[in-house]
Amino acid sequence: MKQIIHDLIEQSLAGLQQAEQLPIDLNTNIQVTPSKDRSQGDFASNIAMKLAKQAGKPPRELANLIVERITAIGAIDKIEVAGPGFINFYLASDAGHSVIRDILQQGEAYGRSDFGKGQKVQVEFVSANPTGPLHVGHGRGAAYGATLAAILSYVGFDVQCEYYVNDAGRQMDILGTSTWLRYLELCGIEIAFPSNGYQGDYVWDIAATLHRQYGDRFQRNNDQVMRDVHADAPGGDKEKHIDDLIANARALLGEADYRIVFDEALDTLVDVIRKDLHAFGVDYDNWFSERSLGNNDAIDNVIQRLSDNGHVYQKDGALWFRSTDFGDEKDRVVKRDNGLTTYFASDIAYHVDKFERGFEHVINVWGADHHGYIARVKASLTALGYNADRLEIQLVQFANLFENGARLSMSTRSGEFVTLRQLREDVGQDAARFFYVMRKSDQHMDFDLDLARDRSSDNPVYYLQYAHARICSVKRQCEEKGLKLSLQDANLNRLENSHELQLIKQLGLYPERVQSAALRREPHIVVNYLRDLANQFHSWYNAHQFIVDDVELRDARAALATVVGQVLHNGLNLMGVSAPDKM
RNA sequence: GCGCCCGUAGCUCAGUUGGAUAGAGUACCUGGCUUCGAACCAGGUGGUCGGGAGUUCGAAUCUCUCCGGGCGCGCCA
Repeated sequence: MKQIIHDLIEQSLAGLQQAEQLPIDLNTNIQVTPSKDRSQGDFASNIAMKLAKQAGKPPRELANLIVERITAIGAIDKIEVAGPGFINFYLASDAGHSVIRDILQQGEAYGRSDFGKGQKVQVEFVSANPTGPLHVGHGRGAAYGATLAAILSYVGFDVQCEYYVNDAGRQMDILGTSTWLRYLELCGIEIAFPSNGYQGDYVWDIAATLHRQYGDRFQRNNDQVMRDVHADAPGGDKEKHIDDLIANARALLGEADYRIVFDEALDTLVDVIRKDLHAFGVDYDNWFSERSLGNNDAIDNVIQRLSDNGHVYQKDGALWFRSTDFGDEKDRVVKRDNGLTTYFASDIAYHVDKFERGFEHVINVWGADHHGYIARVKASLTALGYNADRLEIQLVQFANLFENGARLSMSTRSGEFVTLRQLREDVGQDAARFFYVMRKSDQHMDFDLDLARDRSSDNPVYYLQYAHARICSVKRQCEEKGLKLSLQDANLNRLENSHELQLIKQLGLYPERVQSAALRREPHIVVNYLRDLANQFHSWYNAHQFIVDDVELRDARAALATVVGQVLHNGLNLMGVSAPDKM
């Protein structure tokens, strides 16, 4: 409908330009928006005010000229010029009937489109270091990424979801060494656990598995482990302390055995994360290993390419990428003076790999604390001759957790955090998924755990699910009473009260809202839409009876209720939230 | 200090990319179940859109400036 009005205005403007010689730019974006208030029609356009200056006429006068040239069609009842120059369109009462029939016919497919034209898009999200189970801070990225991917896919993009597994680097060494130290404790070796080690209970579990499988094979004594190790904090340097422990672990175990311990920790945690996400309704098409980049020389290759193009230089024994040439605030090291490549170097190789895999567009969902990282990654891609606009970073703000009125820390290192699994078990899958995508992702979010646990029935998700369950209930009642509903050929002219007309209009907006959510990468647009829809349904439900003796009216209302339920179902499904028949 | 994000009702947040009288939820007050599910509905109280200046027919939205909060600024990942 919106598009039809848009086209009508376009034609009118073209006619005006020719007939009246008005100097108007026909490329001006013609906005048609649904009116908030019925007294302002169903749809409105501000085009006359936008073009008033160009046309050299007062907005209202121009609006009248535009209206005069709009060809009358049946779906539009009347057109008015109002306020400073708005053009308000009043739809005929049967204008929305086709929407109901469309939804009845298309069912789950209503709202889908080929807008994306099959363009290959990758969405990478969560990608938390596998150094512990996911905590509630990761949940937002998971829910956002999965919902965004679902929406993009829904509107016709060819979407791949990817998790980048940081299975190389110092954090993983700290985890591996933490595991080994716990293992030694299980062997009866008394060793002070490093303050900078991973202290969560899950490290014990992994150590126990190792001990079961390998017995005392990795056992070394305290003197060996602590040889030439800097003192720990307080008083010493906790970073040097742990680095020395890692070095000793490597030397004492040998590379092969060290790798066994390391991989046991890594594999276990990746598996834990994968299962946590799956249970959260989030599944990936690909798990990409950072280590694999090093194994097949991808990192050396990109450094070589940068070097060939003259974008690197030697300084203080390290190799630097001149990212300042491409808008970054300082140059970045790609190879350290000890000969090892940096995480950034891996990341360049990783992003090159993404592009080379044929994705026309790549979306990275990052925690907001990584924003300082964007410039250098884009700089590297530009330097290598890629169009960096193909890489899009969506930053997701942290969720602050509150419990007993106090803010909780989310430290994987200390082991003090609420896991995503616990949250799901506390508040339920639907409430958790919904809560995370309710708010705009670049907005800070306060998450009150007490509220979520004790009063989960207040979660707005139940408002939507309740509307769906009510609709199902009405249809069940009809069945039980032996009333046969005839939906397809219901006489929709019987839908004439204001609740019904408003609902029909709202239903017609769904495809456009989903598309808008996809384009703007804002899943919460769908949430808000569904809340409005549910609200309008509940109002209608309370104001009118559905199961009435008048068969024609009953069928018409049943048809409308059915399609409302269908759209609720379709929308909730995008967010990984169920649409229950009863609750 | 420099950079990015943010500031809207007591609280948690929307606001269709510059539109008409700034909206929901929650909290508080009033009313609605003998009738399709009250996890709901109808109504009410509640605002200097952080402050100020500017841009124009028109600003919560754009620009500048100040105030306040978050996050970055490593040869860590």
